[in-house]
Amino acid sequence: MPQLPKAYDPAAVESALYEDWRAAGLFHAEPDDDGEPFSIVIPPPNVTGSLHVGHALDNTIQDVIIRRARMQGRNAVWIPGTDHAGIATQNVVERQLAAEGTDRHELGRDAFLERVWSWRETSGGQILDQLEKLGASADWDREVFTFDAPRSAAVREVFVALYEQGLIYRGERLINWCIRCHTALSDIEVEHEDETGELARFVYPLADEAAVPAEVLAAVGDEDGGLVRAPGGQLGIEVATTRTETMLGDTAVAVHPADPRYRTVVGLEVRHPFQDRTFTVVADEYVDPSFGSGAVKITPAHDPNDHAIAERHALDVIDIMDDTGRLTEVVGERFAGQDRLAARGSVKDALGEAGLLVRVDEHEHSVGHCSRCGTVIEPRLSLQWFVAMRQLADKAARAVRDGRTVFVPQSRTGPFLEWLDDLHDWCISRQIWWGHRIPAWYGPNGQIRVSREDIHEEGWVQDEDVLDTWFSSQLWPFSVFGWPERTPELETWFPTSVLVTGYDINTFWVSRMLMISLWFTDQVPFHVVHNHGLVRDEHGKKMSKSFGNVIDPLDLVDTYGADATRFALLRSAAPGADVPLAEEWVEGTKRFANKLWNVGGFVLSRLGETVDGSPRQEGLPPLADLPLEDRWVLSRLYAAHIATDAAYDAYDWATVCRTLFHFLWDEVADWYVEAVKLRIYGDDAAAVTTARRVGRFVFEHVLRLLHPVMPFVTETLWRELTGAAGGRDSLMVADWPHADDDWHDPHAEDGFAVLQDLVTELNRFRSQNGIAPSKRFPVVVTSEEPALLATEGPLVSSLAGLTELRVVEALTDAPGTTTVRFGAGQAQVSLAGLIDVDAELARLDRELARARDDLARVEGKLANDGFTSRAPAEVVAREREKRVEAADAIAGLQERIAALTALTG
RNA sequence: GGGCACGUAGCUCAGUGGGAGAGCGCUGCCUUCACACGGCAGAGGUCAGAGGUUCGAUACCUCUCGUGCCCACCA
Repeated sequence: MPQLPKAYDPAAVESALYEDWRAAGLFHAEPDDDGEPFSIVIPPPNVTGSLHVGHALDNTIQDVIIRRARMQGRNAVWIPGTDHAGIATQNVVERQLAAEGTDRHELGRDAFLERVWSWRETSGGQILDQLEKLGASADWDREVFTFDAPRSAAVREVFVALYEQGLIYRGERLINWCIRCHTALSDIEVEHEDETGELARFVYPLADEAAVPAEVLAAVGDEDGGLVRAPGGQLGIEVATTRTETMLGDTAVAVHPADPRYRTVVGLEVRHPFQDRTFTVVADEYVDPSFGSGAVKITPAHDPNDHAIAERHALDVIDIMDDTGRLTEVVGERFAGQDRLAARGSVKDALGEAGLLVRVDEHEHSVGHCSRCGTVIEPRLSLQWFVAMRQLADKAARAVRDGRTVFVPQSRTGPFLEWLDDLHDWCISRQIWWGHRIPAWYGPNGQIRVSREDIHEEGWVQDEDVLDTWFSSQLWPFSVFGWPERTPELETWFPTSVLVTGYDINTFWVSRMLMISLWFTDQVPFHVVHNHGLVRDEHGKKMSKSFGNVIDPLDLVDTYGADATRFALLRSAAPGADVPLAEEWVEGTKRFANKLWNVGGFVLSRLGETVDGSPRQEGLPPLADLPLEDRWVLSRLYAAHIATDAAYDAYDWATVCRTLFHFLWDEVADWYVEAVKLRIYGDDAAAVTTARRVGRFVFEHVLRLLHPVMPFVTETLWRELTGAAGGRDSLMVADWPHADDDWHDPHAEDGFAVLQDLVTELNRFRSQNGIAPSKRFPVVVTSEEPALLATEGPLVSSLAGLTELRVVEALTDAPGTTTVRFGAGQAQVSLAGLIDVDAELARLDRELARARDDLARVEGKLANDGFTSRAPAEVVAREREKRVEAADAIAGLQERIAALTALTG
């Protein structure tokens, strides 16, 4: 008799199976393979990355989808690859250089890039190896990189084409500057956080107090007066700021034109306290008169709003800091050279000394941080390259509104469209070295040429900057297939079928892929965007190193196996929700793998064809010939199949897992396996054969349905059961199963439910009376289903551990017996030597109380005229039935209590 | 400031206009011939709170409270 080890040991099978699949070429697809094309491109992980649970979830989902598509006979390909991740990667290598006591400038650009490439060769991309441990069935022969030659060619083409179309331009604008990364950032690379800071209120003194009209002077100090006296006595206008140091670059104070307090002040000159200059009070609609003093200091070089005001009023623009965030000499000797955050304090102190500081308040405001390094971002005026987004965004929005690309869950659509609607131009130039160099050359006389070919002419130099890393990522869905070449891969697999990603990069990446793909190919890049949730800890908290709640998926794979890890992630991945995960939950799913393993062990040893050497028979015997439990399990399989298939189609992984878990454990293992033992251990050869065929069939069907989620354990069992050697006979490429409508059999389900109910009630009776499971006893029943119970008596006896189940028309009121009620009747048990009567009496009392509650509830309902007259007839009828049942139950219980009481005397 | 989710058993979550569910945890019994990574039973919830619609609300509507997230150039 074939035997499996008692416990499933993932480590013993996973890597060998994976290598077997790979060696057989099962991960690889060609454009001219059979089947309808189906494609997924991986969201390319950064080469700096190592696998975290978010990747594990994202790639497990992709693997599930691609494995099922493959089984469904599609020409399915999953393209793997990595992202060069400009700033992130440069930072990693710069840190190494710093540890070596050098930096990139000392090394020089070419040597630095060489260094990054060599780092990438050796330790970049380990994340893809880690994906293999999870079972990822990506087509490794097709691995691509955002910075390899074909992808770089695509980048060059897109940049030049957009420039020629006037959608890429160079201009001086306010951008986000990271003083640590020394580069410009796009708006979405800035993360805003609410922080409590100091709001300093201070006074700009009037340059010429004599120029102030008398009535204004008279109002000073009044609540409605515009001008104030500073603590030091100077007359001036009060302003407020959280970035006090920016006052060193102020070139105006603005008030609202309709603000009566300042009507006469507009046009007056104020004096800069620390610099030898004055500037004007201007009127601008932007100012909110109800906020603070109603006057705003204007720093055109370091605030977007201020910059806009400056343009309207032709104000001077003074850039006060250098690339590293230190104040330059333009601010004056006193503050030059200070870091901008240090200057914040020293400027405040200086204002106090000058008697101009009115007061300092605590103030909640939001501060932008670099998404790469966390440094506080400084808005700066800077000459950069931009993409004009409006036309691209409109085209993308139209595609989404038309449903050419749909979001799953659908609730992500709204926020996405809103975001597209107010999109600003995209700053794409970065002042770093690692990335696609901007294909612009500057001539000796200031000319600019943007070119598909490098320019080597005398006097022409290429722009030093590189492109935002997302500029190349946005091309991914078509660049991976070789665009702009019209390759067979591109023709076959583009647009891709589905993009799987967390919703957190919808703006960074998904939006840009949609826009650029539609612009250049006139096609959406993917038909579906499946947004899964973000993996969090078991209390829904973000995983982070500082909380110490990070789970390493590779540890999980080592400890519990890839299947358990995958299942644990997926079972929590309900549509639209974040994904909580705790290590002990993975232990739970390992138990499920083990359960599956042991059911497999049973099927193999008791139901396998090799048990008696008879030839394997495919398919099922005629349904009409099958006993009740077989028809029941097939009907349940049908339901499980329909629910599972629908959930797969809906990207509802939690439901896929829940359905299969429940069917396999609660129905197949707990009931069907137990039920089938009656035949297996009996001596009816024909019944044994039938049981084997049906049992195997059902189990193999489950293996197929479960394979995309738990590829390793299902494949291992499949090979054991079918004798398949692997390769092309693998479960991985077996047909996706089909559920036959004929299996659906409500009659069998109802019938088996009667048996389940009776068995459960007898078990409860047993448990509550402390009757050992090994103790067998006879039972007499009366039931609405006498024929069913007569036929299935042996099955019930087998399941409930009875010596005999005898069906009678009516129970005789025999002394020394008790009655166990079940849904379809009553079972009578002789008590002699079986139970503790007092315990049974106590149990009956509890049951009686419950039955009385039931009756009261139903009667209350039926006493309600509204209910009886307005509720649907069948609902009322059901309640009437319940009333009868409850009354019967009470009567029955009372009789039994009386009988037992009489017995004890 | 705007928007969107969510609040069901100790924990994490399903669910439905008419009898409160699962997994884990907890309690009792059981080493029964697939499985102790197991089996059989059990305890535990005024389905956040208040109002409304309805014959009937955990479910639909409104509000309140709480939690989470996204967006936002609020000096």
